[in-house]
Amino acid sequence: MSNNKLYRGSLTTIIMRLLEQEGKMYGYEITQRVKELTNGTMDVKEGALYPSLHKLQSEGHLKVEAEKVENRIRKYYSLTPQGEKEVVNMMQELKEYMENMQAIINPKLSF
Amino acid sequence: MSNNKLYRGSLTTIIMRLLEQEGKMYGYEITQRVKELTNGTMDVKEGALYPSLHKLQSEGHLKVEAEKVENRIRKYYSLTPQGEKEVVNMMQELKEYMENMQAIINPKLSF
DNA sequence: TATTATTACCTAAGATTCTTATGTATGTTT
DNA sequence: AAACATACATAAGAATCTTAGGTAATAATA
Repeated sequence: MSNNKLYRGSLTTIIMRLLEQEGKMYGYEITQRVKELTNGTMDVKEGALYPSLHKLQSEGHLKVEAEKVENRIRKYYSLTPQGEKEVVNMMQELKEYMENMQAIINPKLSF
Repeated sequence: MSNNKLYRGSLTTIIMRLLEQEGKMYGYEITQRVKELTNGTMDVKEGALYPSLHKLQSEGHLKVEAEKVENRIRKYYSLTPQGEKEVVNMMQELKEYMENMQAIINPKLSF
């Protein structure tokens, strides 16, 4: 993902949010989109991505449709109704995380 | 830390930043300060904290002084000169992480 | 035309960071 | 007397990642 430890734990949030925005995406496309959106600073490793996609699917958050494009298989993932609810939670948790980190890193002086 | 996966990876950043601000702190004090600053939403587990402190120390980022207060031992941690440099990096990495997550979660429309 | 790069999927071993559970010991409150 | 708070610690297992491989098709390049 990056040599930066902070990214640990945020991959599922990223996947879910991108799928919420795009409707459907395939794995390789996700890696490229993340690279684009972060000007090359972030690199989703395939060894992390595919197991994550499979887990999200097995949990009922994602569904898959395989499609053959130019003789190559693409597996398009999209949110299930359950996934639509979950991504709302995830966005709330990200917001809370960001606020808490800000509060610790940059505490309001109390006086 | 929380039932929220996103916190994974951010404990060392939190410890280093608190020590930068406070000068010196002991382990238990860190758990209480984090709870305070986040209105109880964040809970640094001792099973994560103490090994982290020991690792940061073994890496040369922290130094320790034991002190006996009311017949109980406190181990006060503080940044080494190396740690002072490292915490600057960590703050930069947190900033980059936040910006990247924002870029993914809330992309600027390009048109 | 042979090689490399890109696209597209996958898994397994090991590293890292956490949670859960447990332990020790003192002081304070109920 | 029991429970809670303070203060340290470790060990087993879970979760998430990196690294390192593998397959296979198409495109670009030497």
